[in-house]
Amino acid sequence: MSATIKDVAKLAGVSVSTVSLVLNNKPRVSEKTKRKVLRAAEMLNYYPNLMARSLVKKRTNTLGLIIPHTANYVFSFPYFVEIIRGISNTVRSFGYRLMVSTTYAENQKQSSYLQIAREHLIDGFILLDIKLRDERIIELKREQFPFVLVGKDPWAKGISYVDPDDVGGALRAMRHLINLGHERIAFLNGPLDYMVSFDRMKGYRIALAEARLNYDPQLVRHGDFVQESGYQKMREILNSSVDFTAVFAASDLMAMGAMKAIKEKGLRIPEDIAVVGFDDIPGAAFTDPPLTTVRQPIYDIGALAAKILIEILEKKRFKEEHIIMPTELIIRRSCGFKRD
Amino acid sequence: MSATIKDVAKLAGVSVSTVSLVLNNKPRVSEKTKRKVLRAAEMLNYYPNLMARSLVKKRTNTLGLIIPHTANYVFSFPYFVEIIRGISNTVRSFGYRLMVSTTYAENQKQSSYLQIAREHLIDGFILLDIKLRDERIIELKREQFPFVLVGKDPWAKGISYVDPDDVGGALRAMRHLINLGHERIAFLNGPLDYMVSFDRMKGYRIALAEARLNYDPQLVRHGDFVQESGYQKMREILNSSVDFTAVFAASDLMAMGAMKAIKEKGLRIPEDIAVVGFDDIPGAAFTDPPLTTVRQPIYDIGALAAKILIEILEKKRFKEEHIIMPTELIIRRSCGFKRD
DNA sequence: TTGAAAGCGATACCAA
DNA sequence: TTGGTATCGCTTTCAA
Repeated sequence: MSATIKDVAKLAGVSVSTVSLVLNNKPRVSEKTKRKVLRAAEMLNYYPNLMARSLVKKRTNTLGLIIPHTANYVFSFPYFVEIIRGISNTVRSFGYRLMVSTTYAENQKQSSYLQIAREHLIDGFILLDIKLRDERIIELKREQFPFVLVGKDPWAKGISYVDPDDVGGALRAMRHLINLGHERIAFLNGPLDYMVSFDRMKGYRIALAEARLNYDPQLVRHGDFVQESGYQKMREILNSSVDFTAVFAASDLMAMGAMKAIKEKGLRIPEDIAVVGFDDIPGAAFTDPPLTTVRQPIYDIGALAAKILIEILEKKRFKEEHIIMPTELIIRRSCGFKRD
Repeated sequence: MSATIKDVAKLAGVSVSTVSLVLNNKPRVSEKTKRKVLRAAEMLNYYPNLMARSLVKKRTNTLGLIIPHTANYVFSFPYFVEIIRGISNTVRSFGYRLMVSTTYAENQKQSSYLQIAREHLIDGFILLDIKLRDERIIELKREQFPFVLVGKDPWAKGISYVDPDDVGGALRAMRHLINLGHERIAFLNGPLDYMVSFDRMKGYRIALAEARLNYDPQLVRHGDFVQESGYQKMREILNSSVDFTAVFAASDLMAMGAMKAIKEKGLRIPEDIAVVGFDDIPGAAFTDPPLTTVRQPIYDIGALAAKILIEILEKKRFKEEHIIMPTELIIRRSCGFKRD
């Protein structure tokens, strides 16, 4: 078995308390004994048992990431992986660890994430894929367990979150289309129970209003962010008699689905229909034609969320933080040039 | 603070040992005291502190997932998410938890995954994205820390792994192309330091041999699995003077990149060049034309790897297990029909 | 500056 | 069938 603090103490010829002091970089230890201890630890290949440490400290230095496995769209999101990367790198750079957990526990009465919290395995949660009146937010608040959101909840006071500028992103995409001369722009939005969808709708409508264009409900549909729904909803619009010359999709994946439907109708992109997406996932540059889209700083969003949570846990931050990260329009070829 | 086992004991009017017996479903406890204890636990909203439990049990019931953040391709892989899903669902159904960890620790001397192992935070590892002579395998073996691979390592004896049938998958893809009448088939393979690449190459060559076709090194290139490399390598072949009528890409993402390059040359898919991919990621059905590809049971691979590791840890399994999961050819439209 | 001892919250052995 | 107690490996007073 691996060495314990006692072994180190014995080898160094000091007490365990001293070893603990040294290993935790506390002051008031003489240079000489410090060296002795360090050398002993080194020789024995000693690593503290974090279970034992957490038991007394009542903190595990571990964050939990809750991924809702119901929302299968999250898992199709290439950007989900990018967020994990941002989170996990940050977490580690602060000396923390990351535990992932899904919302449901099949064959178990308890939601597994709550279980993990109650069993003292983690210090705080990062929530992804936030819905309107998200049950996780309600439950964690009730249990008074610390957490931050990637995504926003307008009703949640006292809760910190990091989110892309959805309104601004949608606005930018729409202005681009409008500047290109489009006046009838279909909108493939996300599900109605996501705040994201409201924000992107807001951007859509502001842009229309700015340009004194009418809002036509026949032009908007709600999908679930993945290709298939983009495809279906686009077909619906295509098969109805409404006319339009452009589509704004609330995700790149839906934009891809829409492109497929458009092509199947024998229409050309961008000549007949222009398309804009949202996210700028890696595949966006490889659609045919390459997709013009709104880029969100996904990695940074994850990283920042993790940082904020850690600062809250370490009591370096007391007020809630609501951070809106900037988005950027990436112009490729799916919108073409100005219409006459 | 939350209730401890002592609180429960006090409220139920029994000893802590009895509470422990009840809560762990040990026999030899009278129904009556069992009920008392359960009710007390319920009332106090008691959940055992897993830190304390792990300390005495010397097991954490937590598995670690090592994701190499150097290999940025992993993160672009939509399938990576699917694997996590398989792993995390399985892990939970066995009452385990999942901790994710990356290979490198910037600003830290230690690889963070080793750190986690040494600090007794997890019981075993699942490794993804296995390279030839993968350093993680070497290190974990040296530390005698339990782990399983998603992917194979031909030299690693005593190590269990789960992997798709790469040889067979490649073979199936190639036979399809050959049956369609193709004789000059380009191969966009993965990096040379991956066993996967060797296996897919093996499938490629077996298929050629079967059909008595020549192996032409000018037709093969090694990319890194993501779109950009498929695009670049396809261009290289296109710009060289070699002729070919089909491409087999070792990943769907590379196939997408290749399609872009082919279209840019003004060639049609599948009329001029047929394309087959590997993976069957969600986006494969939405390329233009929809991609014919080899499907791997990604979710199941993750699930099985987790299950095997848990069985090893629980000493229900002693021999190493080498499982090759079947692949399946999904025919869409990127290969067209038989050539004359 | 160092050491002894209590305690974190559980399990498990041994008695009763 | 139940209870007392040592123990897991560490941190943290408190004394020396």
